[in-house]
Amino acid sequence: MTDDLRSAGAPTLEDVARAAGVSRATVSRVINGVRNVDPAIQEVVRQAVSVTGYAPNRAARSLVTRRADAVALVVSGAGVESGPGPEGSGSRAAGDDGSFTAQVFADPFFGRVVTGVVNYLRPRGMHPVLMFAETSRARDEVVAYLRQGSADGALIVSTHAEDPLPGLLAKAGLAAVLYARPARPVPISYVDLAHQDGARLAAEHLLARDCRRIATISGPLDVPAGQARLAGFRDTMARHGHPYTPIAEGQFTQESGEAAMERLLAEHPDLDGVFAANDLMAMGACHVLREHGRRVPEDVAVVGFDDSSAALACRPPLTTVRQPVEEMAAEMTRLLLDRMARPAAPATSVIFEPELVVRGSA
Amino acid sequence: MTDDLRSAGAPTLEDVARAAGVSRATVSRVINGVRNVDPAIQEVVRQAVSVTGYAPNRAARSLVTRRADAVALVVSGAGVESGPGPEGSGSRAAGDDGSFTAQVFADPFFGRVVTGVVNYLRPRGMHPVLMFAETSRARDEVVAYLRQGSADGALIVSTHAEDPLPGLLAKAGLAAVLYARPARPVPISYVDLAHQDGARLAAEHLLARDCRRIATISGPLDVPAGQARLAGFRDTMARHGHPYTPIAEGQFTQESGEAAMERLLAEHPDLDGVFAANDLMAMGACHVLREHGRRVPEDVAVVGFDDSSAALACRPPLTTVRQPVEEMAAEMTRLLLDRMARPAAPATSVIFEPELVVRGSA
DNA sequence: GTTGCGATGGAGAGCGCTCTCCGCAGGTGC
DNA sequence: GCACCTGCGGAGAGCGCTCTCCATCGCAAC
Repeated sequence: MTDDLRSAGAPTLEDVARAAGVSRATVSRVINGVRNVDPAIQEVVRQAVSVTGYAPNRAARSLVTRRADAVALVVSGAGVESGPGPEGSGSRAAGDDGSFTAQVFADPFFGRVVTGVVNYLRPRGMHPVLMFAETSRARDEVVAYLRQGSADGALIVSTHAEDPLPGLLAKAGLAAVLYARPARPVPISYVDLAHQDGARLAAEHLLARDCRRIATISGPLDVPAGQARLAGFRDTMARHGHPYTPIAEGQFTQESGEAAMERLLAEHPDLDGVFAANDLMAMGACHVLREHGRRVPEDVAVVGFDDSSAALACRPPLTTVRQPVEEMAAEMTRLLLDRMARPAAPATSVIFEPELVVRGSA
Repeated sequence: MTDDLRSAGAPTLEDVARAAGVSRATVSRVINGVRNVDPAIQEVVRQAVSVTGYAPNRAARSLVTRRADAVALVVSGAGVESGPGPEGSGSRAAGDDGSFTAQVFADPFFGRVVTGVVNYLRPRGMHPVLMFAETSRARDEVVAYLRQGSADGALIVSTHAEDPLPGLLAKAGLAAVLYARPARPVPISYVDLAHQDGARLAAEHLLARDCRRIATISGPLDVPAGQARLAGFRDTMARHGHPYTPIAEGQFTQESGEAAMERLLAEHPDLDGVFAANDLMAMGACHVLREHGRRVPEDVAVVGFDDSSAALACRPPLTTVRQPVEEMAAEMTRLLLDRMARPAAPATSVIFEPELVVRGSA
């Protein structure tokens, strides 16, 4: 059995075939489990594989199958090619100082996306390639990466509206799926949350607690999620006889939530309920409220959004609207693999329903 | 110029060569910038590239260059092949429920590692492939992935001591670099922090504030970082005439920090200073202290470790010992690329010095 | 005028794999 | 008993690229 294994480099199919006394094709068939191969020969081949310590060369396989068996997970940032015009071609000069990536990962949201993606991919023997696309050049790199065949498709998580990347991908005919509906319609599948319903749950909960002077800290209003959460909140309030509710715009960061809470408190010192469009801002709001001598939830009830790790880290733990990020990310991945299998299929969308999670803050 | 571009599929070198009226080899030379090619011809080739929209096929290139131009970023988990014996071969049956990945990303630490890695890799046209290795099978997959040539090397971040992955990698002769010194010596380069020095800074700061009854919430004591931070703290306290300091062991999570603080407070209600071995636990400690009517820092001063995002999210913001995770991750990546370039070079280690960051909590 | 040499472009051999053909058995139908 | 299928293994043609040769050319040196 101790045959003449090729001394140099890793063993190839050829080496295994020689060791097993069969042809390359047969070894390949056994490894890929295609067609019927005599069980006895299968066993011999498997022996030879383990004796030689064979590992199939991925590049060679990719070359002929034309699949990389990899997907890109792209965190896509600001698309501010400012100014009007259908297709601003000016490339923003952005520093390579990593401030974008640093900011991005401070948000527990992305960790959850990664978790969902990885959990779906792993059982299928695939792994995500992490990429960032916050500049025009970086976007081109993502497109090039896919066109080179380094990955078979892309999962896009945009941090800003008007992100040009989905459009670029669609135009290039590359497989992609988005997390969250794009600001402008693009023929690409996406998953999203029923943000309005979530905001409704939050508003109804505060009203049910007999809060009467309710304000909201919205997300950035140029982002669909920010808009929808605000709209859902306002509609519900209006439907319950509160046509006017104070609003302070935040940026989905704890800091912006603190600032927004300060503003609200200055103008409406008597408020007794706050809906923050995400947990980070809700946490900031709690801090500010406490600093101003307000007890949460006794004096002011606070509801967040997302049910991120921040909700549990906060004291009191946040009552919040759960966004099932992990499941959504997994579904997004499923949609992508689907599309890779049938490139001609039309784009679809899957909308998830949020749930209210009641904890200490409201 | 509008030549007969191949209709089917992506353009190949051949197509570009035909469009430019030169040979494949020349196009390849222009693209890879090797040897002298007449500037005029270079220009013609470049034109042809952009006309045809050519993107070099990565698999084909990898096949001949024998490089993937990719690295794996592996989050490696528990290696509890329990029981004695030099090489436990029993594979843990672990659920594929994603609880590991979910847990991992709850810690802001990993986001910072990713940031550092990506920032180093990006300017070099590379991207990390995210992998998890918390089970025996998953570890084998990582090894297989590298042996297949899907990635040229691995960056390993272990969450537990006694992680078998570094050993496996070393045995297979694969390029790898670790974040943090392994529990057992392994011939692999790593970056690490001078944990003892960091703990010393924390202790000295508390002592300088005239804290007299100082306790510590340690990290898990089976992890080198947990041990070293505790040792550094104790040594410093002893050197300043405090041979005995109360200790409660935590697990680097906020929850464990809360529990540890409860225990300390029950046994030592009069303590006036706490050193927690990371920020998450320090944050938990702050919560518990406040719930017990202690003001931070007036009644009890709290010092954390890491200077993670939790330090700023906390109220008051945490005085902490800064671990430059992003720089360390970047350095780890640099070491890996180094090693990939010169596989025969001996393993090295780079130790970073921590810094005290004074904020509100102490 | 011949030789030598550096500079430059082309030809062609693979890299390791998959997959379509084909051939050769051995069984089946009439 | 002959044609016919079916099952199974082998041969060999690439996939698209890089890179080592080799051919060619211009020019300086003898």
